[in-house]
Amino acid sequence: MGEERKIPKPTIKRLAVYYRCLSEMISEGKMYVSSKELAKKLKIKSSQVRKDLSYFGEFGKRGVGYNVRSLATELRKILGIDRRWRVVIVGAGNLGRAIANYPGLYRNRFDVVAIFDKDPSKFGLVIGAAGPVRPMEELESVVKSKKVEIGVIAVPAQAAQDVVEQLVKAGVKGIVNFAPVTLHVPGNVIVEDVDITVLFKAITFHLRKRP
Amino acid sequence: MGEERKIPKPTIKRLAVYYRCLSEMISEGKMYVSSKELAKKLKIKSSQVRKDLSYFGEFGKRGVGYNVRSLATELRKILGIDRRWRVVIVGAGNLGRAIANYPGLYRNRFDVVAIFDKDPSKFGLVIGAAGPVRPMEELESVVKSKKVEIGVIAVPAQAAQDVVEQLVKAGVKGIVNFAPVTLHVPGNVIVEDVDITVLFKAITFHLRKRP
DNA sequence: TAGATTGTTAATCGATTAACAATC
DNA sequence: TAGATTGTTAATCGATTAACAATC
Repeated sequence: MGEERKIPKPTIKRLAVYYRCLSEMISEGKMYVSSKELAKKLKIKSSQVRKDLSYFGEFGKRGVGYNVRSLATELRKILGIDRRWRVVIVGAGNLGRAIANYPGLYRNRFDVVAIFDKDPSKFGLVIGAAGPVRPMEELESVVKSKKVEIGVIAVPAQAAQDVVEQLVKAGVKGIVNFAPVTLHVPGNVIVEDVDITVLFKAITFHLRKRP
Repeated sequence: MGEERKIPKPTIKRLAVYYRCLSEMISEGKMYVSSKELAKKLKIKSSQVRKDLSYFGEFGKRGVGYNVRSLATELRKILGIDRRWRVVIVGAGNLGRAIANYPGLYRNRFDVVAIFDKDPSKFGLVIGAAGPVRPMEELESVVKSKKVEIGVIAVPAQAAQDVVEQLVKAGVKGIVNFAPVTLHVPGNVIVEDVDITVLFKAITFHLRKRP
């Protein structure tokens, strides 16, 4: 058995945030950055930055900091975005179309290669690079032929579990779920949930009962 | 000083998820639910459910479970959604418009009362109940006159900090941030961040280097 | 060299879970 | 009553932070 140090889950998302920050710095022409600087920008502790990176190797120079470009390159490898990934979106409502058109995805190496809906009145409508809205019947064949790895759920809650099963059957291994339900998937499939209304409630929890 | 038990941050989001689950059960006509049932549905431990609720009171009946409707009522109070909240959206691109039209917000007691953009070609375009896209110049007066408590940032990263400052100046106390930047706000303002590309990278982190 | 900053250890802090007496 | 399930305590587990020797 390979001894594998366990990575805290929050670390993974912070690595993605470090990467975002480094990308900015690259475009500003910055050459080196210290854990202290990075931490300040992200409102965390510098020891947190160093610890997060230490799970994966030694990337800095003592007394100097981190080379911005080479740390960005390392983070791309760690996060798996040293190559492009193919994505399909299920649900061509407002949210599905917004995600299909979100420029941040392409820039961060995610290619939305198709979008699906069950509503025939939407079929054929072209959604940016994702192409025409396709019927659900084509999901499996498109996922397989285009070697799609990631699916996005942008359908109403009651349709979500059914869609997930179709995605999993077609061979998708990662799912970004915008539907307000807890999905059931096989153990080898990774799910990230975003429930927009939950975010709002986390805010009102703190704002409630103020003057 | 009032002795106040500290609430774990993850607890707050789980409460919102319990509420979501209970809402479903209400519409299914279910009268009682146990922590075990709720836990199973959400893929967590039943002791987690009970502990989360215990921070706020005793809501169950031993041997029986929780009354679905009354627990939902309690959670509404805890989460602050025993009344409606007013929201403005800044940025009338694909994402801003999708959020303005998201039916889950209205259903969960959030009213999107206005939407803003800096692009004059969008002014006047009507976005559902949010009404016409308005110029940024109107932000402060609308927030004040409509007593808006929550702002949504749906603008590009480089514009986000500036927008935040306008929202805070106008009196907004909670912000849902979709822009890929870390915002700087006064201590009394609550921010919830969602970076969509970070979610995708959390997935590729796990999928990287598989066959 | 002197100053700065890393990588890592150990301590602390925070969150989850098991276990069980209380009680419906 | 017997069976079920709560509310809570204490133990465990996981994540963050301070501190500092190593070293650029």
